[in-house]
Amino acid sequence: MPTVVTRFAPSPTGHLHIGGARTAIFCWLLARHYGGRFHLRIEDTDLLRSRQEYTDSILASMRWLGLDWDGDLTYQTQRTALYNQYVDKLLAEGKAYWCSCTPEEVEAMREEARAKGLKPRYNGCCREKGLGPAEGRCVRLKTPLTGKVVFDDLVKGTIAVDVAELDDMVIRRADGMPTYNMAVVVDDHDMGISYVIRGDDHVSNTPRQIVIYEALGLPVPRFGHVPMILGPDRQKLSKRHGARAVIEYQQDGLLPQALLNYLVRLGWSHGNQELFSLEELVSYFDGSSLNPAAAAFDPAKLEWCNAHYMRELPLEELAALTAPFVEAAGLGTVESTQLVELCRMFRERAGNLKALAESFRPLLVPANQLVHAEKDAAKHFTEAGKAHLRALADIFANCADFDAASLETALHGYVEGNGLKFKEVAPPLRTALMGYMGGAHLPEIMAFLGREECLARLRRVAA
RNA sequence: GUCCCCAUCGUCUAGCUGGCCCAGGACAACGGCCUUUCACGCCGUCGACAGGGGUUCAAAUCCCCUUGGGGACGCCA
Repeated sequence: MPTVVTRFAPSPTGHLHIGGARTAIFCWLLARHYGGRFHLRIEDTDLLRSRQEYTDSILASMRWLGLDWDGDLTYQTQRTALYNQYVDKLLAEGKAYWCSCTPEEVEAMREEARAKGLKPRYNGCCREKGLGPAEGRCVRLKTPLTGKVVFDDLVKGTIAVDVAELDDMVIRRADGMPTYNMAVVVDDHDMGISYVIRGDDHVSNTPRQIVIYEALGLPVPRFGHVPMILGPDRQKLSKRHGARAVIEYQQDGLLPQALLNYLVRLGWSHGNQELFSLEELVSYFDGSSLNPAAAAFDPAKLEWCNAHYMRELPLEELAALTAPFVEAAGLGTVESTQLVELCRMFRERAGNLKALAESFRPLLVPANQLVHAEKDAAKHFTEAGKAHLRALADIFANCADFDAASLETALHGYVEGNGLKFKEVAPPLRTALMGYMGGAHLPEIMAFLGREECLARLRRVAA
């Protein structure tokens, strides 16, 4: 079997979005599964919109996701000479021709076709004129007049298009730059790409590219078009759906393995399995089982997936990852053993690192800055509740040891010694300590706060 | 408008060559258990083969039509 070579070819006109990320993941997995190569090519021929900062951002997101590429980066803008060799070859062989029509004239042709209810296209008026570089502006391909282009798509199966649907496309612009379809064909061939996996929106480009491959006499690679990702409302993903770029999820405190796992499952499956290690993905992903239908993005499931990975992570690692978010939340720098302890207490209660860091807040601000949730305070800071807090404050003040186990014993001693139910005491205590009816195990919270801070919180409410 | 693609629970999906599916799993929702709240975990409930025709002894699975979605029709990528 020949080596499997895939590529991801983003345009540096924006950050890496989840749709592109998923395509990149598929390409990467396919190459890794077969022990082949995965290349990265920057399609920056759109000089107006391409920006170096976006290339940097895309690369950063790729690295964050753990998608390493083989060989050097390829920039299309550095390969103009190569593309022109191929264009010249087509010209020399009479498979392409110079066209003198202006963009305005071509637009008029399209308008005319549209008015007749036909497909808007170039009418081929320069095809047989035999113009030379002096008279011509751009170069067009002589698309065959009859026949069908048929290819077996990796995800959609057989796709057939009549060449009559294609017009004579421009392969070299008036400014000398190759057009997208031309550059892609030359690059994919030159880089030895065997599998072209890309977004659904390219299916209609594929017959055009195949026509170029054939004019050039080059072998046609295998194509696979993965459907786009829709928003939760099944509409095209857009700004109002919230985060769309990988970098935004990173900033929200998602774990790369969670985003990767979630994205892979969107449009690909391996039986009923939901969670995969990277090793499993590499061994299972062989390019089959790809869903031809578009999938809607579900933030809730992503969060579930992330929560799972947060629970699996070694605590020290989780703490290290959470630290920047703690700082960003304005909670300062927390000493590492403390941070580990906080993560241990709270990690099952947060769906992402940002939320996890935020959940530490009640324990990291001084007693007098703790905000009590109005609803919980009104409900639990009753006269009886305050009486319990006063009594508990006295008990805790005299506790020999202030560790979780001793505090638990002391707390239960108070409850049982007075013939109370735990449910009468816990809510006011919890609200006094945390500010709301949530958080971790009560004795652990108190042990973390320490005697002084703990008493301050109880007395502040009791007073 | 023309061409191409798609169609199983609210969402992601299993279902590959038709019978084991009056359709399974996961997320969400809801209920319960556990419990010192919240959460985790566990158990359960709700919930889908878009519609219509065929083919067949038998169709979610094959074919056709309809409907509904999406994409593409650039000297953008």
